[in-house]
Amino acid sequence: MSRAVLSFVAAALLVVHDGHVSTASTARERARAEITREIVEVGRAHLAREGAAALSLRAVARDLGMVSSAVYRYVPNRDALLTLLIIDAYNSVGAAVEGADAAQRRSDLPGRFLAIARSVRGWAIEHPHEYALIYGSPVPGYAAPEDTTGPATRVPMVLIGVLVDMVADGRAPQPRRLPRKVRASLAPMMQAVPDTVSEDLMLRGLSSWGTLLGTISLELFGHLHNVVEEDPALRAAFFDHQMTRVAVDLGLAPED
Amino acid sequence: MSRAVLSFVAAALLVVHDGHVSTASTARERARAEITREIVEVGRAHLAREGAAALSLRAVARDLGMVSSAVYRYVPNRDALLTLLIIDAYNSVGAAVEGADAAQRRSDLPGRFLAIARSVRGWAIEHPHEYALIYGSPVPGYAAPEDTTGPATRVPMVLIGVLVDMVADGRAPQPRRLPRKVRASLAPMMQAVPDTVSEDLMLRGLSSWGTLLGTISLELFGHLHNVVEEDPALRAAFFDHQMTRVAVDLGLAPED
DNA sequence: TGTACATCAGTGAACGCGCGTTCACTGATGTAC
DNA sequence: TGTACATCAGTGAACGCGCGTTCACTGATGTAC
Repeated sequence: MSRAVLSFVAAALLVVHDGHVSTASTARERARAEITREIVEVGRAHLAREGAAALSLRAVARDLGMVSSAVYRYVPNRDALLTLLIIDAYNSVGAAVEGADAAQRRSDLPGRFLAIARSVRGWAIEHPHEYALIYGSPVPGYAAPEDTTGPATRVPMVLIGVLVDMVADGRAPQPRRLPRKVRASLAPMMQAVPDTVSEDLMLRGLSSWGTLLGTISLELFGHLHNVVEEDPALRAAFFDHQMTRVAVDLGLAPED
Repeated sequence: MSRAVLSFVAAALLVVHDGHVSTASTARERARAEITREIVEVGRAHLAREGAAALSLRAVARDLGMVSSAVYRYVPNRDALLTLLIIDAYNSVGAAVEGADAAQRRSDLPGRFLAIARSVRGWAIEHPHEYALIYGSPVPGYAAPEDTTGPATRVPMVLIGVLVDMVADGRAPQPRRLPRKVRASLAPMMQAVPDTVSEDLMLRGLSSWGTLLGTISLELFGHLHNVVEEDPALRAAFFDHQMTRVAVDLGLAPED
């Protein structure tokens, strides 16, 4: 992706997130911000209805009553819009998860983990195409720019917060000895994490993250068909049970 | 999908799997079978190179030196070709996993689990688009017909085989008591499984299946970027370690 | 406050692309007698 | 073994579609003096 496009994304983010630009703005600038926001919103609706593959600038323009070339005043090309929507999706699930975690008592570690897991699943069920966009197959021919990495880490950061608090409370399990290569493999992650968190605990955390996404993906992508009853209440019971087990395996809750 | 298309799929499967039709065949029938197989092969190559979204009957026809309308003599439409390729992918990973499992000593349960896990991951890395096709986001506007369910169960069946042998060897963990709703949710699965396997063990198995696919998806879909070192040997060490832990949690191997 | 110029949003036409699918056809292969 | 007819594979043209992107343009909004 070109530098021009990247700097567009950076600028557009201000608009999309804050809903307004901070500097005193002329009528023209306010109109521009407003329409940029409308484009992202219509794009999100299309994404939600038909998935990323069907997203087209022409269709977005039609919905806004503009001629197709007019959107190019706001968005340099299709990929840039996709980038905005990816960031938007990460922020959407990130905000949901942060909220769910914050609503729990800080010391209730298994409760926090379960709330986080449920909130990822709930968001995924409500926004299946957005879930697929960020946690499913990559869109072919599209390479996510670095702008997406910040928002992408919001959910994992909440999970790491639980691990950090577990250590702080002295409730972390005794770290296991690890093979040299395994330790080496974690180098990038360990840089981004408080060093109270051990490599072993990080591995456990990554495993639970994988189980969380794997279980949701199995459900959303149809692999629980003929496996787990379709009834929503039973699906929820199944998921809760699995995640409760994960919390136990993580050491957040005692074996019952 | 119409009945005509479904019966086509059933017929084509004979051709694709066996490489020949069993009944004595005329030259014309042999030519037909041969070209059908070529179409699937070219389709697979396109899928491997550019993913499902880019798969087009016209491009396949071009590669075979045919005019685009000619492929309609062999394949009723694009979705039918996609169905064949999905079945093909399930059979490909299924065969790989069955082979990996069969190469282990029957009684080495953790060794078998690790071999299975590695073989899914190895296949996924070799065939990323095919992995995405079957375990990633569903193709929008495409509904998998029932023909795919048989091949889709090959890998899970191998995993279940390990659980069955664990029970037969008397090495299964004491089943936990489960909430009524959780037990009810498993009804479809329990019908398809020998009743020596308890519901609790089934839940553990599903969890490890989720962790396996989740961990592979995290890696393949780019979510280990800046988390786990990119070096293939380190990635492999990371994966092996995580799967070894899963085997322990499953009760296949003693806590070390 | 008024004028002259610069900036920008939005228009409409166009380019070039590739797709799925249909259809009337030609010519080769297979079958029945 | 030979002929008459039926079946089928493959052709080539066409329909209708939607897409991303560019470009010269008009007219409205903003700015400098």
